[in-house]
Amino acid sequence: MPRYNPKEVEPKWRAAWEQADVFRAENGGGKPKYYVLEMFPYPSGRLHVGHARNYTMGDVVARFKRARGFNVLHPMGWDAFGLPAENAAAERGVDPSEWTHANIDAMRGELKRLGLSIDWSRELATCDPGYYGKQQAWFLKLWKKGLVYRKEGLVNWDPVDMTVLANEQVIDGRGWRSDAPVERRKLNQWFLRITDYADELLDWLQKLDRWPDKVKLMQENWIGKSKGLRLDFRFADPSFAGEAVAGFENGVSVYTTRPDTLYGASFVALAPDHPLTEALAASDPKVAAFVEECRKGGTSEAAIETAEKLGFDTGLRVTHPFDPDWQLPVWVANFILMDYGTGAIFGCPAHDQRDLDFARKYGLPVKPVVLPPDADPATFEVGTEAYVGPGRIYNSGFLDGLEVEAAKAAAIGRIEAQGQGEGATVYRLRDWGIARQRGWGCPIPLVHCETCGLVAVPESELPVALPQGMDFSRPGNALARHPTWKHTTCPGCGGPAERETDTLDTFVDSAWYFARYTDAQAAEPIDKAAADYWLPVDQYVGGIEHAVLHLLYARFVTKALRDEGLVSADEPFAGLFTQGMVTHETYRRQNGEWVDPSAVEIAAEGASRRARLKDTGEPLTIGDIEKMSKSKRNVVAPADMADTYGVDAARLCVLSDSPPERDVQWTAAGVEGAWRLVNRVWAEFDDPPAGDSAWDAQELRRATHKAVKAVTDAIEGWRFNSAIARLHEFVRVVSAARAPAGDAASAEARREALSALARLVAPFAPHLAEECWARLGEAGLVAASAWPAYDPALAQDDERVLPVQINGKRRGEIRVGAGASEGEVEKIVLDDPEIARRLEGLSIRRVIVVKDRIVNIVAA
RNA sequence: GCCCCAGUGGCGAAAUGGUAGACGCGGCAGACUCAAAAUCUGUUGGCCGCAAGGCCGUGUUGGUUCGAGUCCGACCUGGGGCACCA
Repeated sequence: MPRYNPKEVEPKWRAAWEQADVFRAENGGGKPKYYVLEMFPYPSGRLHVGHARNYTMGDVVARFKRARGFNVLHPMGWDAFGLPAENAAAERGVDPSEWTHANIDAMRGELKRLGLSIDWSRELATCDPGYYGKQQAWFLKLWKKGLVYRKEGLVNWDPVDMTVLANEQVIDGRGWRSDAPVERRKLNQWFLRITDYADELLDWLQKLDRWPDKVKLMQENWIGKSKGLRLDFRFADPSFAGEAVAGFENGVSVYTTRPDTLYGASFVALAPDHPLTEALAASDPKVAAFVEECRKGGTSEAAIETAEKLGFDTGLRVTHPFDPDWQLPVWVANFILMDYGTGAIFGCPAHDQRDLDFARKYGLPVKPVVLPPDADPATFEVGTEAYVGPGRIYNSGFLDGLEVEAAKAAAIGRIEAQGQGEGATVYRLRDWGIARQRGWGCPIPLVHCETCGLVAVPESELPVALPQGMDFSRPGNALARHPTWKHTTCPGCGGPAERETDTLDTFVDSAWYFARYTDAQAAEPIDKAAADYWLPVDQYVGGIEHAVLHLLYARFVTKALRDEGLVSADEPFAGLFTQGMVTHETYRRQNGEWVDPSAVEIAAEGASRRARLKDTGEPLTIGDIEKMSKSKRNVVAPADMADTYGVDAARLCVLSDSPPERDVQWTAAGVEGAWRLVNRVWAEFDDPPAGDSAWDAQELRRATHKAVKAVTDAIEGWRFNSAIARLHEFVRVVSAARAPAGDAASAEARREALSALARLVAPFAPHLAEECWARLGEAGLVAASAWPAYDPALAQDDERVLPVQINGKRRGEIRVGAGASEGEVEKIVLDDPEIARRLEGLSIRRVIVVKDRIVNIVAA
């Protein structure tokens, strides 16, 4: 029997799919639609097994849904702007566009080789003017609506990539790509008003019932809604306020979530970059010097953790809102953030740890006003730990005796009645900084004119395309230093003007591509009818690392575009699956250079393992297990596996063993098992030698229907590892039922089994399935065939083996018909001689029968 | 510090509160082979026992239940998110 030969079989079927155009999705038709999408890749040039796993998962679903009668959209494209192209240009002098497109060609070839059921007619690349020009078009709509604005402010500056980063792109104080400590810089920066949508982004999370709770929770925390009180502390000396702090006639506005603790107030504190601080600093060099000192502190995690609380008493005094005779000092403090709340707080040291640290350092009063349950008001004191738990308010005038929540409401009510503030909602979410000082990105389609100011480029002149011949040999923005590109005329007055040279964050590119797929050639950015047909994406697949980046931005952009009438969908992704990462050990030479796993030889030495370079035997350091990345060189290519065992074995391998959501440490061990499965399946179709054992046609039919049910359920539940396990079991049953018994029933049962097997295998190993299908003599392609149905009656046994427990310990088993009633089962159990023997000397208290499951006898 | 999630054989892992370890990898034994590889068959949680069988066993510990890997409490370990957010 010749073995299955994937090298011949696989290309043949890929050609057949292409010729039949089976994966093209129509924008309409009678079938229900199903849009399945995996996060599009950055075209690095090489596919790694992480990609293969991700795209195979989506493909299993796409093929399954197609077989279940859905009109499936499963497109692919390229997240093609970004720094690696600039780096390649800097290092090798290549054009970033050419470099990117060469990578796209290489990766497209690798993806096609995986046998993915993709509608390639909708392919797009974000770096093509045909795509980013449409992006500029909708960007201008948002600009005109006021959702885009420009503001000078402190921004996150990545000194290595030499660009601004959004808050979401700063991880532990470091750039998400460069890993360099981020600096704070004051720059003119572009923002999208994502905060306008904070409430909707939060509220709709509850409706995303097919999203992982974890991702929803992360977004909820990121949005960080808090409810409290905004309140004005009036100046105790209005004349002082009048001269030095014009514009602060109402005093100092603070935000608090603990208005119940107002009677515990000890000071008011301003952020170092608060406007009032700046006004004071202008006339008082001591304030200016203090502000300068605060600036020096880094923003890195370590710097913040070790940072000491620093404060400066401005000499200003404010009056307590509930007691005109009570004055509080106004400090400037380094731990107050300008971009949260109002940039100013009132400090209640007894019930806030930071305020307590500050108060202890500067000798400010600490007055407890929340009495913990069971504490004695006469003796309760706050030492070095603030009390933040529940309790009853005391030392607090009209709030005395109230519980915390009631006191909050009462305090807010009083402040509102006094006209000194109001209940307020504050978000942690900040507006999205979208401009990058990079040449390889989507140009912002605005023009700076001396007379007209900022002017939008007319839609008829879009796309504002990148120029040829940018110089990437030096660091910085290659677009800005292009000799001619930025010089233009003002669309408003016709005078000389300069183009904006910042480009858009690549997360803008990826925030709407799923909508563009619905009609990738549309003249409008989004064809409304096509988008309304397909959106939302029914099943989105991608890494958890985008929980608050891409997934939040895409939700926001969808809502913003909806409000512009471009789409009707409220949310982009109805279902989300976050697949696990594929990780691998890292290896380093003595000189620190990373080494590719394919060049490494591992030897076990006792309990430990040792790595050497295959060629020279040079000992290597085994590093951490990390996500596959080019920089660490711990990348394994699926092509290596596919070369030896074929694509189908590779596909099975990446889905076997581990559940899809879990991270996996890569080992090639599983591929042998996958390869065996491929051959075992094939052996059943390729004129198998007759078996010699007798088998029962009805048993085979049962096994078939059980397998169909089990595989169907497993795919629907995203338990691909279990689905493959069921395939293993089913193949074994089929192979034990080979001998054609001669009777029609057996022949039919075997044929039914093989027909089901080919179709059950198809989502996982599509080439193999086609070959089997053809060998069965079926017309057409499995890829275009219906999913096998099962008969629920046949998918279960008509006889059950029930374990019998005595006092919870398994003591025997009985055979009963399926669905046997409690009474019947009880009788059979008690008549069983073995059970009776076990029960000798015991009296039966209770017999619990769980239908078709188990019997438990409670006896003593 | 706060908030999540996870701990099951040598390994990857299964298991609507109902026979723990399906399936795969690896190991062991056997078949085929001059031999090896590949393939196939059997076996494989631990302890006791010739066997029949028994006892123990899902991070630790307590609880709920006829019955707990699964539910609840506390703890330990690992992973992730947030973090001077008032």
